[in-house]
Amino acid sequence: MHVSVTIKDVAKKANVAPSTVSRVISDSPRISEKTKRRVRKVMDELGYHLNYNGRVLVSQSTQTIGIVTKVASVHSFDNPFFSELLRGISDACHEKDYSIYLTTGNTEESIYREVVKMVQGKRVDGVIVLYSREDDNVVPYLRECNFPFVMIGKPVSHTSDTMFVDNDNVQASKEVTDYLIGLGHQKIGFVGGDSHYEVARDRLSGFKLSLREQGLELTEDYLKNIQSGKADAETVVEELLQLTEPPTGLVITDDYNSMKVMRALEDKGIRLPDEMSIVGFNNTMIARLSKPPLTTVDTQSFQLGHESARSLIELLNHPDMVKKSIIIPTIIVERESCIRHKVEKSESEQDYQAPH
Amino acid sequence: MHVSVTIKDVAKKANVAPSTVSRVISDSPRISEKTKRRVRKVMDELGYHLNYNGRVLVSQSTQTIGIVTKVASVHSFDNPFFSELLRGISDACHEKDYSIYLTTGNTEESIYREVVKMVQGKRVDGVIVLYSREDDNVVPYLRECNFPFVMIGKPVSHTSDTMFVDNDNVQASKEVTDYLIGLGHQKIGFVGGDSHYEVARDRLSGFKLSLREQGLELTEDYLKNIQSGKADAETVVEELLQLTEPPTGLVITDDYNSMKVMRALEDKGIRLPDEMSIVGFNNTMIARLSKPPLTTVDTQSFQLGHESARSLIELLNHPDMVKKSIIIPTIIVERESCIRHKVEKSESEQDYQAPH
DNA sequence: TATCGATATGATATCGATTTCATAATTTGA
DNA sequence: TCAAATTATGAAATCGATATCATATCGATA
Repeated sequence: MHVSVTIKDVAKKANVAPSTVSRVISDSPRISEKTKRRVRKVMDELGYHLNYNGRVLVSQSTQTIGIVTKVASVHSFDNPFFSELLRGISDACHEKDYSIYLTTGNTEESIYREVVKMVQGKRVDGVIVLYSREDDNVVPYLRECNFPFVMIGKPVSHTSDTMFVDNDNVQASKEVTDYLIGLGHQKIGFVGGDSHYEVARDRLSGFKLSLREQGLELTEDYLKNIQSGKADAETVVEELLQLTEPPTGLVITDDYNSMKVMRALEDKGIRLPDEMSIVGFNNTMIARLSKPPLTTVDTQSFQLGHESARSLIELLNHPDMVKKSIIIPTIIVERESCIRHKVEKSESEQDYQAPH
Repeated sequence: MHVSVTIKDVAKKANVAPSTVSRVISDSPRISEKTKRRVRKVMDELGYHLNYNGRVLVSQSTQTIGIVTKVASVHSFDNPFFSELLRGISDACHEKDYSIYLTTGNTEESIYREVVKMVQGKRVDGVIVLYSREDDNVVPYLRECNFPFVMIGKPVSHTSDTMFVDNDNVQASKEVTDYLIGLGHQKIGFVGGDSHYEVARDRLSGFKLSLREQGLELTEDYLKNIQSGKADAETVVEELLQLTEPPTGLVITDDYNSMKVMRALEDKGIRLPDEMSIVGFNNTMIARLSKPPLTTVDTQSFQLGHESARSLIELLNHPDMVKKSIIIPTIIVERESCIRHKVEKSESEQDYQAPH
């Protein structure tokens, strides 16, 4: 490895003091153009490059932000939603010349330790927490030591004094349920994710809200969760199909899960979308490429990531700014996974609705 | 933000010298147990936590590794292959207590600048380059300044003195082409990615090798590329179908592209797998969830990432170690996107095939 | 010409840790 | 019991940069 040339080496060769070199680096107006030129020339000759660690130590600022996420959750590496978030964050960081530092832990405990290390070890200036979760200890920790952070998702508590970027998930979920109802579906199932996450609850309540407003009854049997370690898509599908009156439409809170459910349904011989309409969430690339292409709620994950990074950086530069929160609008993007429900002739006369 | 407590504060309160505290932190055997206990107690009371930047400055080691990737390539954020790589890297880093630093640039130029910043600015101890590309300037730069790095993919040059982790891509590609031929396909197309990448070339030559060995003729018209900014899946499919004798099987060098092609084919009314057999690469989650589920070459991307990080860390700890390279085996995972090709009666009677 | 005010640069302390060298305290051996 | 060897700790330099304060130089003004 090549030997580093420091500010002192430059200073010596250029016959100036280290402080002068430092000023040249920051292009201070207090140094004459003549000296600047000379010093810069020497820097070139010597191949000088600034060592960040030295600067970090005195400036107490790393110009890097930490990303906290959990493996094995919706917010995790193998979900394209995560990638989009990351891409948005990365993009914003690049704009502002910030760097990204990633947690690598697998368990709650190890993630917590890593966050402490990032924060106390002063490795990052601020943190973006990619989830909002009820029994989480990272956020309370950050709050306690008053460390700058932004979360993606609605905080479980302290909503007014924490910065967050989120969608209006209950509204989004309500709209998409309305959409299914508008298509004539009456028996609609809900397949959520891990209910420890705030986003899961919001989407569930949006779903319920829609049913209520539209005068449909809530069937507990239609409410399912896909949760790693507990219920997978196959189980959920099985349970749903075993019901005497299986749903004809499904609101599934994540594209990835939607895909899994679609495959499980087809394994059971259900034709899509004919026998089951499905809407997903996030509008990831899998929604575009699935078969049938998935109608989904675009949560604009790139924007979510982008805004969170922008806000955090703004907060870092203006520590006293008001802790605003940002709501990114959602859009239903219609593709081919939903069809108008065909009225069945059957027992009672629910059949005799007017055709549309 | 809370005020930091430093080693000096601890020293003062515990009535010892800063050097003693430092020794307690590193659990030096030269400090008596009694003193250690006392100092540790004070550290607890004061809520002391080590500041990494101070340590980094003297130890000249950051315990973090940089990841270099390009947005908008196979190796990019929106491809699940990338996520798997990242997961593998992250996992290995966590094991060894290393941290991850991510590049955020979009253009070749900005990525190059970021790498220089990482390297010269001493922000990372080593880097993993997630691609191997012909006209790349990052790798030559790293080589020139003798900075530790590992690449994923086969180096364009200097193969023997650079560490890399790769699959045997020509072999893998040959095998999977053999597989298609073994299924009775004679007219096989190849859909590659950006041909600037080494991996694309290797897979193409494996493909050609297979044809040659199996005594099939190479049809130039069957060789296509999906390349952002140039040809997309729709174009490729259109071109392929316009041929007087379209292929009956397709080797596509990435699952993601396979999916796109599959959708494009279906848009053209081609039934899958009946009218076109397809194999992909990487065995990402989209292969599992696609319809039909995709037969694909498992490149074991998690392992690829994992091994690259392990190797790099090993290199960092033993700078003089031999620059070994690691080849991760590939496995064809058969799913439902390929079927045995039904032998056609010659042109004239090809309609009179037996129904199946 | 003496003084003041810019302007340009240097000397030095500092950020928070580690490490080398020195020294004090304790134990060992003769 | 005293020198030698060991053990435990402290003082100070250091990593590479920045920032504060001091000083030298120069031109302008009275």
